[in-house]
Amino acid sequence: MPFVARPALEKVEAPDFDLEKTLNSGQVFHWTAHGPGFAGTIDEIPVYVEQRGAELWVTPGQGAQVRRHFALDHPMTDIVASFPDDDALRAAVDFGRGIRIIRQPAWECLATFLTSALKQVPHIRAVSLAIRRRYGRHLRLDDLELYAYPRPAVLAQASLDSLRACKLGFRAKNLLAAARMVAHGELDLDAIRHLPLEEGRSRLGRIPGVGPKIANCVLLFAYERLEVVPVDVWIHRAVSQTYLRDQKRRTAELAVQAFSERFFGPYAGYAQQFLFHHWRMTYRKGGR
DNA sequence: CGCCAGGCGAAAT
DNA sequence: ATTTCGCATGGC
Repeated sequence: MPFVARPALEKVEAPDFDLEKTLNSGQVFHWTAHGPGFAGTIDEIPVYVEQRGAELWVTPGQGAQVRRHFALDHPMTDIVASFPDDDALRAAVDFGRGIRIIRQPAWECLATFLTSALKQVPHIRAVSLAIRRRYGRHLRLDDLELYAYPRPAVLAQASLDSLRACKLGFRAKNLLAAARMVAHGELDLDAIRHLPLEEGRSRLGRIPGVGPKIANCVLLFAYERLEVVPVDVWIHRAVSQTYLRDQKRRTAELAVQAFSERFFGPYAGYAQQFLFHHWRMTYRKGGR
């Protein structure tokens, strides 16, 4: 068998970063393990990333993209130092050390979380990959076949039935409506980046299927509003059982959000991410 | 079989 | 102004 040389990879310094944890922390759902690394897309660029200690070795020419996408410039020491000092959060930060809140393309992030309602992470992943394969631009990277997330204009012309074939269930009509809003110029995703937080929340909330939780996911994972706390079932459990034990009744999601964004401070979104990952990995059924 | 999943929106209180 | 239910699908 002839020896086929792998193309050289480009080195990126990545101190205090953990690629595997970051990709499995419920932010992004399309990367797949490939050899010692992972293959995926950053917007419409196919990329291979492999971690060796405190370095990433990536597809040549994509070092700057990778560095930006995985937010390797986030000041993690300052972020952790800004948190309240308590056992639960310290344990979560220790458990999740190396996780970054990555900078996702806005449409891809919005569309993916639109399909996340009442689904488990592996299901979101399966749906995301099915949509990419069916509608996304085909990208080749050496021997790898990758697919970009389809642009709004493409999904806007999809039929409801073909979307449903991707196991979207009741979420299909919301994805279609959102794609049409963006494609028809009724929703300007670029404009939201520069809006005040509450205005951004309200704009996103006009999209059918986008309530407070999904709006907050998009604000945190795509618009880098690191002070925002999306409240899902795990964060609700973690925060209410850790910090709101004296409450007699179940605290409403919006109240948990308000408490968390005040209590955890300017990087509350990061605190949320550490708690989410720790609780999900610790308490999920059959958890590793 | 029953229960739950990185929720939302309409209906009922 | 809040609480309760239905919604598709799949894994345990």
